[in-house]
Amino acid sequence: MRKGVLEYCILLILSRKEAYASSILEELKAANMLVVEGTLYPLLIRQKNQGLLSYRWEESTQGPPRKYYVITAKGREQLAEMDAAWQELGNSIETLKK
Amino acid sequence: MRKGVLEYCILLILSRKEAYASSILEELKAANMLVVEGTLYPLLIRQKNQGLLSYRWEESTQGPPRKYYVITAKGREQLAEMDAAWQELGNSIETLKK
DNA sequence: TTTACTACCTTGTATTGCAAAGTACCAAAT
DNA sequence: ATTTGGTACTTTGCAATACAAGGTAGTAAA
Repeated sequence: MRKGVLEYCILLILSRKEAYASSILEELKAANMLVVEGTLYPLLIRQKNQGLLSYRWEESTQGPPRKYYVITAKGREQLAEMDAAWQELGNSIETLKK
Repeated sequence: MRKGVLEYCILLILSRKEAYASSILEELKAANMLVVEGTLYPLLIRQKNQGLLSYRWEESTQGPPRKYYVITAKGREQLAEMDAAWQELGNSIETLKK
């Protein structure tokens, strides 16, 4: 039914600009979503394995290198589907409220 | 984060009127949510064990007796919390879209 | 008495989310 | 030089959720 709101959020974030895990965590936090590392990292790996994301390493001026994730064409397709699914879920809830 | 949209839907449905599992499935279907028995029955039992629901048996004119579920005061409290959580989730998604 | 329909329940499996602990790079302070 | 602190990525083990599939049982019509 609800195939992962978090997946949806990750694709949303990466559809605007590439990002690395820690920065994604900050964005989620800023949007008031509490997610922790142990949730996010496996999820990113799953989405990469599904071909929705790719990544590249980039040196950081401060600390270890960062793994920047980038959304793929397939990822954008999935995002479009999830947009629709999210919309429908909202409609369903509205229906039940009446 | 998203502590069960389905739980939320069940409470929504039962907040309007009591119902038995099969009728709940029909309501969900009418609202375009695909849920199956194997999902719903354990969920109702869980919610009952949490004190969110109670039930009573009622004879049916056609077929076996039905287990009518009724939302409890505690269930209504939880529903109010979930209403708020649902609202917030929507806000979070909106934030991420900007 | 078999078939059909309705309704409830259980088992096993895959997925998801999290807590917790671990690895490793870098730079500043000791 | 070595320790400390900060950043970042990863893994392991556990609990909860959703589903497919199969099972139990009451009622009534063929």
